[in-house]
Amino acid sequence: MTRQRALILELLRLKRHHYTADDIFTMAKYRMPTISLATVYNNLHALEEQGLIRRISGMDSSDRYDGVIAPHGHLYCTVCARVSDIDIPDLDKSLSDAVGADYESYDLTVRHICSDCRARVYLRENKQ
Amino acid sequence: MTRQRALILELLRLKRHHYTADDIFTMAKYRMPTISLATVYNNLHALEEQGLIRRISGMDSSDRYDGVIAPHGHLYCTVCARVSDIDIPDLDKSLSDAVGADYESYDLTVRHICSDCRARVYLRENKQ
DNA sequence: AATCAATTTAGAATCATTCTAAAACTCCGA
DNA sequence: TCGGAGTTTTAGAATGATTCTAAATTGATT
Repeated sequence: MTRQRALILELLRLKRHHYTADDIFTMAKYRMPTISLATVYNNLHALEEQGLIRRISGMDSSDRYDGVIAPHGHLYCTVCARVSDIDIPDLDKSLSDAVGADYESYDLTVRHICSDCRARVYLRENKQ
Repeated sequence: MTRQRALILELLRLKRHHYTADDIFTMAKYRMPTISLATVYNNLHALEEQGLIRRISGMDSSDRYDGVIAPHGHLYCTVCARVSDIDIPDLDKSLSDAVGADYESYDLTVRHICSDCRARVYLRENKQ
């Protein structure tokens, strides 16, 4: 495990955000100014391959990475683009029933408007 | 509704595959040789906006489009990249319970190896 | 210290998608 | 049928995320 790889893994585990490759590049540069973007991509792939992180895509143009590997879904706010985790009880069992127990993994993204943004929209609509 | 838009919608409804923009471009050219790729993208966006088709992403590098708009999940074979539909009974209810009834939509992709590919892998491994 | 493989790096290349601006359509009312 | 406003189409250029390349560096092993 190179210093670069360890740093990237640490960043993803430390804060439970859902960062893009570029976010990680920016953060990593503070601690290791010579790191390159290609290294970030290399290591994100390697860590994903090793099952230490998870890639999530389809929310907006860039993929995001998640340091939490236990199966769970994501809640995506279509206004502010924030991502949070959700757990759907028994989803694993429903999936096994539907497609067989030997599926590899699932990706679940639920789009919604988060409560902050909802409040903001409400205010804007009721402003005179 | 222009001829181009109608054709794209027809192609997506006719065959229940899950085509990329480029697949649709290729198919559309048979019936309308002057159609351009930008038109395909324009119309895919417009049709998605109108709720007539659904975009699915995160399986591989290109987005795919689905003419079936009723909520359902997708089963993605990580070997042959084929996509098929799956219905998870009561998923809508589970999601309402977990995140509130006013969520917009969900995206569910289950990765697995389809039975054809499984058979093929099995054969290869047991070939002498 | 010498070797070999793996990793890093900067920059170039790729590929899907979006943008641009001009030409071509559509549709509605006169 | 005609005019024209607004929309859509088109080809090609531009963008942006990601991947590739090839040389330099590092790390682990004799």
